[in-house]
Amino acid sequence: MPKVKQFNKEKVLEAASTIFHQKGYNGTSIDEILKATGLSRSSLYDSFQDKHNLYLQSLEFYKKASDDSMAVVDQKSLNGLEKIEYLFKEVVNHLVKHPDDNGCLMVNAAAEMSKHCDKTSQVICNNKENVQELFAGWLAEAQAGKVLVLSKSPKSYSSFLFNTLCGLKVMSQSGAGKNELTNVVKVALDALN
Amino acid sequence: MPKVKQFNKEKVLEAASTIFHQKGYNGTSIDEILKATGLSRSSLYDSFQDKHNLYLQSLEFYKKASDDSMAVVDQKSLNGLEKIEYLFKEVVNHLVKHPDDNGCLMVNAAAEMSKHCDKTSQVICNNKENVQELFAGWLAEAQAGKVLVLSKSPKSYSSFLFNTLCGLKVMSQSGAGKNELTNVVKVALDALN
DNA sequence: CTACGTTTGGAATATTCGTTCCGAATAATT
DNA sequence: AATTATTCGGAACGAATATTCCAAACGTAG
Repeated sequence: MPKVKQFNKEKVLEAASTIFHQKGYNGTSIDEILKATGLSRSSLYDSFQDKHNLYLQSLEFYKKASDDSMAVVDQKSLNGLEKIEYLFKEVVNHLVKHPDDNGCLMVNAAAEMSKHCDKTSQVICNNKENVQELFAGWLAEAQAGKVLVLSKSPKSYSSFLFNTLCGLKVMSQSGAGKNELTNVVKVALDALN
Repeated sequence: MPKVKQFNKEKVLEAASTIFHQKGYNGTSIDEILKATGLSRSSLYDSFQDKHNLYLQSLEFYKKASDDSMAVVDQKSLNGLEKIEYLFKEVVNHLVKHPDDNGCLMVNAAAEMSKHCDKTSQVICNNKENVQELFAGWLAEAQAGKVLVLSKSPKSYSSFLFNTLCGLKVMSQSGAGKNELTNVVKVALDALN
């Protein structure tokens, strides 16, 4: 039967999410996408419908990759508090190590698109809920293991931790260096008591 | 002598910063700017050079307005901690009351432009430093007045507070409602002890 | 009231944008 | 090898983009 596709959808979405990450939705042209992905114009429209749809799929790819890397942390043999510490350390390291990466695609999408595209805001919303649930689980685990005594509900703290995470991603775009980000994490995690 | 300008530069910058705030730099066309500001095409290029320059001036206008509103808080007869509480309450109220405002222009600019425009990142950086200094002052004031006993330096906490502030502005774009934002503020301010 | 210098509206430009389209290339099945 | 369904390269399209330009409108100063 037919000729088989000559590109790998995952690779394409990875490249697309990278360039959307760097330049935003409105800042990225189709030509740049073609160059970054190696796709031909027709293949892009055949397989991804249009730019907007590709953006959505790139966002979901990015979210999945982020979910996966959090799951790796989740499966480490650490207690809940250590998992939180580990994750934040990892985020800070990534932010300072990849300065050209332009922060976080999810945060950038929230800033650029959430008020103009329901589907985008849905992905962003989902991501927020997922991360917060993970945090809440880790907090409950830490509390159950007596490594942490919380004076408020895990849900309160998981909102707070997610807020801290979002803040870090903005601050890394605002001139904050590793020392300052590390310091913010320290103060924030000290609040868990 | 010559015909006098028929527009008010401040009003123009306010309108421009509003539309850049709503749609971003790349998402806003010249035609939309003309409609929003009431300017004619030639007046825009005569008085503001080009779109990019207008964006920069709009950013600075926005920063100045933000500075002014923080100065108002600063001049209230409140102690340092109360000023912090007041400001955060005000920010949360504004975010939930103006959902179409698209969060915060400074945060959105950081996400969209900081890696692509040195002048933009300079404004963002300045803003960060100014706000943190204000926070540090309030914290010192609170500490001097014995309303607060800090276990770390005011500078540490001012970074943390600024991080919390940035986080709020992203979370309000990610589906968080007033309850959740208020809760985040509560947890964050409880960390000052 | 005239004359000058500036502002201003809108036509014009060249470029870039996202998208469509079609014929040639392709590879799995018959 | 012939058939077939699909991919793919690139030309082509119209709409939208940022910017330039000029003649007309205009207010101020003499």
